[in-house]
Amino acid sequence: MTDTPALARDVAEPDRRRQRILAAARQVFEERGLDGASMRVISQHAGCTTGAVYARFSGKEALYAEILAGSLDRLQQSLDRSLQEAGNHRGRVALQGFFRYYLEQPSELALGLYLYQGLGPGGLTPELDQQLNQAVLGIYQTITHALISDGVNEPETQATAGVAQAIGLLIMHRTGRLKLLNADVGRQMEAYLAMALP
Amino acid sequence: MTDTPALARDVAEPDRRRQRILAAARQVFEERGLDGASMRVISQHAGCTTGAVYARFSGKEALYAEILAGSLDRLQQSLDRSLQEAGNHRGRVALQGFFRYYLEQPSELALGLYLYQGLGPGGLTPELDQQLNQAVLGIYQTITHALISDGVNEPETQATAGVAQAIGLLIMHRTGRLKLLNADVGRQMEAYLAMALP
Amino acid sequence: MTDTPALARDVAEPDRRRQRILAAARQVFEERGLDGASMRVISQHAGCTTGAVYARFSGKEALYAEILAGSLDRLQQSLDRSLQEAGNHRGRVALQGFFRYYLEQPSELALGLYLYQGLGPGGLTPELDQQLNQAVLGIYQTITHALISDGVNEPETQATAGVAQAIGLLIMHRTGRLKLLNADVGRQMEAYLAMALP
Amino acid sequence: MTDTPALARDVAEPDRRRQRILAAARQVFEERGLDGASMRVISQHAGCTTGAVYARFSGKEALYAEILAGSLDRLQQSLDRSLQEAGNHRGRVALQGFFRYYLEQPSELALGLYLYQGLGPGGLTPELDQQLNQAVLGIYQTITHALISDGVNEPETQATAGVAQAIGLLIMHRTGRLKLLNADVGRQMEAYLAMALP
DNA sequence: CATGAATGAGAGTTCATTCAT
DNA sequence: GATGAATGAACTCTCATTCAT
Repeated sequence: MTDTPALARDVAEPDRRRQRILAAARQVFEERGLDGASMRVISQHAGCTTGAVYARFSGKEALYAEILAGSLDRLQQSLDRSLQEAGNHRGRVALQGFFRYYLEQPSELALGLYLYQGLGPGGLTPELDQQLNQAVLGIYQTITHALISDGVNEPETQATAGVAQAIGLLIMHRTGRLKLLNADVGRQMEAYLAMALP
Repeated sequence: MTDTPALARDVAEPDRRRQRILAAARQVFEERGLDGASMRVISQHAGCTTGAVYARFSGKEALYAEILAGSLDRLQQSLDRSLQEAGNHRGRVALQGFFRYYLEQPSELALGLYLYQGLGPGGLTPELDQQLNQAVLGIYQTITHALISDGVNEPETQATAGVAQAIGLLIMHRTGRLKLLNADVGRQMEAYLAMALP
Repeated sequence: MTDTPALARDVAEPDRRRQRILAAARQVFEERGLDGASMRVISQHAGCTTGAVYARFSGKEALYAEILAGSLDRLQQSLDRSLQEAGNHRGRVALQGFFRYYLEQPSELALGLYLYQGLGPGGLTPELDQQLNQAVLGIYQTITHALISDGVNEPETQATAGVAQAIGLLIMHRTGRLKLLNADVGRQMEAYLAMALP
Repeated sequence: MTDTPALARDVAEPDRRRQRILAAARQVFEERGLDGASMRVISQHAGCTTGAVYARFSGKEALYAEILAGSLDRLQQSLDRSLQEAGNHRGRVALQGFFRYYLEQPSELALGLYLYQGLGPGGLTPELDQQLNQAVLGIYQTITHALISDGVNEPETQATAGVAQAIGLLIMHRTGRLKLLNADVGRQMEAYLAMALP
């Protein structure tokens, strides 16, 4: 028989519903923002009840944290992959990788920015914040190391400036500011890199 | 006639309670975020009832829009004032003005960023959005014109890049990212301006 | 005109709905117990929405505390009144007063007994507990002083024993135990007093 | 036949998991109260799933009823044992036995008191109530017979009074009332017995 | 029989908004 | 025009119970 035994199937397909809940949450977070997303709506999008969600995630915050952590993970892996293939101009490759990742996954940038509010009262659990900060730090270090191997002056300052430029441009892009100014987000980033890392 | 015309009277004696409501809303939005601010709390901070708020503003969104409009207005005036006093390096003065305004009024940057999610289906009324866009456009033009009068190459691209850098740095500052990286927000902006507008 | 002005009416009739909510809560607490009583059901019994309840009471616990405090207050006043009219045998009068009050207001004994669970985790706020303990203490002192003025030996021990007897009998009465034993709750209390305070 | 009859086997090898569930439920009821105890938590304490509990008990109420029945059974056996060893003063021995049993098993007194609210419409099944009443009746009769064999006057009244005193004191003890009054629960019971059964 | 995921109802609580006074 | 009490829907989260596997 070609049927996989139940156990093996369970191992091979670890909780599809969990994945569907995460996907639904990602979508709803993107569409409605962090506060606007309700557990009920997320559950409905996932095709289950709130109870089924709470059986897998301890609450809304845990759901958000897992999604954000996954996003940072994918970004890190994406950077690592790009740098493995890269020869020279590693700093440029890293910053382009950062920029393009969020350009192509716009909802994930929004996800990270919700932390803006989170700094105020009612933010994330300290442990989660710590864990997410670690992931963020790893990404910055990857970029900084790439700049160092290029022999760039003041690599930390350059890394911060590059990331800031990418974030600023992406936000202006997403909020329609760039369209208002007839500017192209890709060209802008290219122009920045040409100026900063000639 | 000895009577002050109606318009003049309105200008001379604008509804003081209206101003107090706006001030209260600004404070509460800053302290609790857009979703965390309740109309009741705003009313209490303003020393009046919810009814008194609804007599002047059609709802929470209208309050938000008016505050944002006022913020952009003050930013525009702040830039204009700085440029009147400035001689050379007008572009640098304009970008520094933009950066410093939001550095000193951090809640107003947050206000503007809520627009990020506002772009979605639950966003602002089209008319309000249009009006706010006009204000934003004015600010960009002010910066661009300053760069033009400096004789800078590609002034639009430079204006956009400078604004993006400022916004990116401010967000990283507010979300604690810069502290994580041991970076100073003011130094970073200085470094950017030194590089981009030498 | 015979109409009371609005202000005077407000003072004379201080929030009837508040009284109706308290009455409804008393009834529902009695019928369903502390955990079984839901704010929604209490609201419906009071003929209003939960919001109207929360406008007057900070939560379920506050509702319960106010009802219990009122009950203890009425008991204290009832004891004081009985003792003012009493000549000799003041201890007997006090204990009879305690017993009869709860015999006639059976729901209020239940109210106090919910504290049994409340001692565990999730009980009352320390401040409320403190306040209620003060009221309980006052009642015990009233009984003890009555026994002292009778010249009874070991008045504290007697007060405690008398109160314990009353509480025990009332519980057995309410839970149907006395009916099972063909015992009459009033006779039992009389017999106890005849033996303990001859 | 060499086979053990079914009944004997059942007695010899009673479903061990059933016992573990009962023990877990007892503990959880004690720690969290009747309403605070969830079937999930009980199941986890018993090291099984909720399904395994429902295979043996029709629901939460049945669990509660069986625990209460077991408690009354153990009390009865405890009284019987004490009286077998006793010579004179059998009534005092019986009442002391009743008092000490619940003093040492405080959760079981709580268990019985939940019946207070159970008297209402949401109470126990009539059959269960009947069965529990039988057990209670047996305990009272044991105490009454002990008093009769002592030659005490009005043994039924004395039995009821003694049980009421014990219950009242135990409740005041458990709710912290006795601590408030600087009274000792054991001394109080001793003082009562000295007075009532000299 | 055992499992444990799923359910659906319901818990306490908060909120933007309305409207009789 | 101001009030502030009332609304009703929405929120996050929990629970006893069921049932396909």
